[in-house]
Amino acid sequence: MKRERHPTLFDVARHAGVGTTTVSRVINGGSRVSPKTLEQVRRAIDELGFVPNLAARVLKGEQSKTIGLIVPSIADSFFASCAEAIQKVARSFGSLVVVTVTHNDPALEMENIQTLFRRADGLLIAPSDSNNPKLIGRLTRLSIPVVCFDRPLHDERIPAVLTDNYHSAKTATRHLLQHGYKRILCLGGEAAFHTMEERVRGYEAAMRDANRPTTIDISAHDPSSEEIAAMLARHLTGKAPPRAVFCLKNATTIHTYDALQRFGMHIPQQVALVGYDDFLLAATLRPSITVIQQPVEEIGRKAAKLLFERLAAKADHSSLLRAESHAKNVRLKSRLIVRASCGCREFNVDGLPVSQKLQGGALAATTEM
Amino acid sequence: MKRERHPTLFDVARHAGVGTTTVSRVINGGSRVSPKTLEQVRRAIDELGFVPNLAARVLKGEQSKTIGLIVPSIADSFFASCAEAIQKVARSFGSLVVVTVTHNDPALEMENIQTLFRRADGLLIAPSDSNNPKLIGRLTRLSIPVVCFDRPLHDERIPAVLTDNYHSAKTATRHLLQHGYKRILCLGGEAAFHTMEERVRGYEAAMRDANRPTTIDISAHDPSSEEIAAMLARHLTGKAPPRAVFCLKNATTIHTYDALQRFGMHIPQQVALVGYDDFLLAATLRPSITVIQQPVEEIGRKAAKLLFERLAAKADHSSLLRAESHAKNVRLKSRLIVRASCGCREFNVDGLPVSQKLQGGALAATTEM
DNA sequence: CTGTTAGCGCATTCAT
DNA sequence: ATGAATGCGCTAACAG
Repeated sequence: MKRERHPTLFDVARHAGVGTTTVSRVINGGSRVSPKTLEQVRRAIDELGFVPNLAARVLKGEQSKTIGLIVPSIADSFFASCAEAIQKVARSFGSLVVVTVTHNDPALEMENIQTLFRRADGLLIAPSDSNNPKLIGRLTRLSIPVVCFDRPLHDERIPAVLTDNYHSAKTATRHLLQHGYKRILCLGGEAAFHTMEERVRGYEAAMRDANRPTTIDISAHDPSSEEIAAMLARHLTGKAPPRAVFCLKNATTIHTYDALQRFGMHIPQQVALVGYDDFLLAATLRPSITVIQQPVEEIGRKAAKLLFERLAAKADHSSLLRAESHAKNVRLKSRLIVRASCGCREFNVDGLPVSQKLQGGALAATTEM
Repeated sequence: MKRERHPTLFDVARHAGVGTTTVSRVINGGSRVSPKTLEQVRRAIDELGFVPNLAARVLKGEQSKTIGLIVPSIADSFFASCAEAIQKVARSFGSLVVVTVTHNDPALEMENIQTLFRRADGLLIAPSDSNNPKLIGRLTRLSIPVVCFDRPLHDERIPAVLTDNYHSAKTATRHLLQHGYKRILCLGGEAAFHTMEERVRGYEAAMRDANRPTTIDISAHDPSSEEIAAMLARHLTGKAPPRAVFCLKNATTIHTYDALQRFGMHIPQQVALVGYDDFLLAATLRPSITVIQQPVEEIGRKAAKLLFERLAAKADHSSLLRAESHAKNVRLKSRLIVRASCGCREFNVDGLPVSQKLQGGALAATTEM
């Protein structure tokens, strides 16, 4: 941890016996430099272990080679996977990713934007509220490009990468209807999120098409395990108990599975279940859980690529205006992963039968320890 | 996306009718400035919406208010949770976190270090290889503080925040032994990682203490679901099949559960199971899975705090040397979460009975859809 | 092709 | 208590 002074452009120039401009040209591609001096300078750079000082570059108006990522949480597997994909794209463009967390708190979110917009070349954000005018105002007024993902911002100027929440929720619901279930409960939380609204709309549309009454139970916040259990208990003991449950998000699905199991209700014989968002053990649980699977990595990748596209367009002053008007949202397709909880017969992801006996020998003895 | 020029210190100075030095003093705490001018300058800052240019500050030798985080993967729930905790601490110190990913590839790791060491005030890293001399050399020669977490670096000069892998693996194994199981299989992957070595040592120690022979099956890489199934099948059909399995990591535990289920083996009646690392559905699976639970957030928090401590010490030139010698590793305690897969009776986390009947009404009819 | 020079925005002596 | 001047390392005019 010594206070070693890093070699500067000037040091390299002196060492190579040239001017600073030449060195600058070399580290920026080396065009308009004679092969001979190019070689000289390169050697000098190597020998001194010179690394350009980014702060000086940024001060000169260059890019910081950093993009900001603003998400509700990193610990959430969905956003973590997005982040990983984003990081990968950024790396391929020579950029770093700084991550900040909002917990869906608009104040924190605004603070993050404030911190980031002077330090990053662009922003990737999953906005807490698609309609918040303050947020929209701030984001549109930013001098760096912004791309939303997972959740849109209701403003023409800001592009977003989304999945087809409406259609896939409709597909999921229709699948349950095709099983013959008439009363299907739609369960979830965080009602205000755009994604949730869309999914509910999809559910409603499917039910309407089938002439079935809807039952929707969504709390404002993200319901805890206990809350889900209570909600379920209320519905199951009512006069028209649901024959199937469509869960609007990952955690809800898990809590529902958990509660039904505790209630001693058989899935899918007594209550069928379809969830939104795939999860690690969805195929391992018994019964395995049928879910809508979003292309998580693809969301992050697309969003990041879009951002770097706009960044390039910005550098290219001419195409800037064109990029501006291109603020179309990208919609990615989700898939229904049919497993057993919906009532389809049990099978593995690989198509193997569930009970796969050991070959070549008896099972381990259970009598002796 | 207009090319609006941000107001500078000079703009504020002119607007407030003072010199740049005064403004600088104000934004840096405002000491040695008369209350009157302080107020004036503050108003000018507000009116112009002045935000200090970080690049200029960094160029002046100030801190970049950024720390680098180098992890094998962000998508991994363990590191994601660490990252979240780290981010939180960093925020409390006014710093941002830039995240890079190594996939345990030493080359990528070195590249990340190279990119980060000029842009960050300090580094938090989960090193891919605790013994890699090249890595150690680079890291000790760095001019910024470095703190390892989850995995140590075998060098006195670099502190690490770790958990007690050895002891908790020993505890887990002993728990299985106390159930009376004699043949306990130790299953896992990524044998070269320090964490794995420690856990194996713990397993071995417990078995040795009990005078039981050890059976260890660990592949060099992270075994896939199929590989785990094959490994298990081999052992279960052997002449001395294991009565219990101790899984060295999260994914292995899940794959083992999955395979045993497919084999039609009852847990824990035929084969008991204890895993390392808790996971979201460990309590929800049937049987619920007994695991060693690491204090994930605490690891991240402690590591980040340690880093900022060293950062502060560095600023404080005097205490620098003292901090250097303090490079002691921090060891955090893990806990054995007893659930059902080990053979202890089934119960919930909250102590509720497993089968919790619905109150106030009959169960939903199953005859009618 | 190559070198000289002038800032980018800020913190910091050193005066006053 | 305050301000003028200097330089952090780099890029880009603008000469040669």
